[in-house]
Amino acid sequence: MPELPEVETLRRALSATVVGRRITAIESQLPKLFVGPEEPEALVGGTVICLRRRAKFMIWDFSSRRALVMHLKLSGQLVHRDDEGRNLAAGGHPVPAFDTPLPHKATHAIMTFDDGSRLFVTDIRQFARLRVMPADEVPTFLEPFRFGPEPLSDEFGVDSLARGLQRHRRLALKPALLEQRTVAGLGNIYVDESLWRAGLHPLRPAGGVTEEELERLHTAIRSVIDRAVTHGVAEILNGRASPNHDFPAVHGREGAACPRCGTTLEKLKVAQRGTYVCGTCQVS
DNA sequence: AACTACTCCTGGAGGC
DNA sequence: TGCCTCCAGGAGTAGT
Repeated sequence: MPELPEVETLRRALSATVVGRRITAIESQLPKLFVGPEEPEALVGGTVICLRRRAKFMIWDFSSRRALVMHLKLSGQLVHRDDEGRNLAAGGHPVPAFDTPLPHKATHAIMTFDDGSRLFVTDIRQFARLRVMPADEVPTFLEPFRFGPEPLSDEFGVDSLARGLQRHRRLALKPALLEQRTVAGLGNIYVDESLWRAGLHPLRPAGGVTEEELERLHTAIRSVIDRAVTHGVAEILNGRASPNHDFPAVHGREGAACPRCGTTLEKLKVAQRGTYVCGTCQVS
């Protein structure tokens, strides 16, 4: 579930608590979590210089000229706790709850810092992957993904979105937007929200949107991501949005009323993904 | 090259 | 209560 806004929010929170800290120990009980090329122990003794993000990857830069490249995939979670067990920063998948006693049975790695604080890497589905590599190899690692522009950057314009969709013009809009080469960092939740906001049906062919619809979609993606990053990420638990929040507007709300027109929201399966639409607002 | 379906995993929900 | 099936979903990969 962690998409761009979740990873970005987590990056910002952790930046305030781990930058300047030196790693004194690292342990992992799940061998497949760290996929190389270097061993996790290579990080010990290094001080965190900064945390970066590209698409859904979080990248830690160390004074030792090494980098830790993380992908939380569906259910990865990071919790940073001080030496008395209080949360300093937490984010990613909300299960288990961020105040759960740690380590949890799904905690697969623990990083200890020079102030006694610890970072717990927890992932109930074991899909997350961590890579330790020389810092100068990070660009080479990222290059083959050919990520599209970051949605909040100046590089993300109507023209770049048009090119991205044109590349997948025979595909439906939803899978075309999930494709990280089109726009970096969108996932299932924020694609649903963006399409609803733009009034576009997820099954529309990506190559069939008009200039005006393209503008709407561009604006919608921008505002949905910006809102999530600045005002709080989507809270989806067990595939359902909380009735107490107005965001996300449609994702996880099958059977609820469309906030715009009142039509009952439907759930579809598009490209193997649970997809929420308003049959009135989102024109096929 | 473009696209689809399956795979990796576990826990929670719902049916009976 | 308990067993079973389904579902959640990012992205890599095998197959068409």
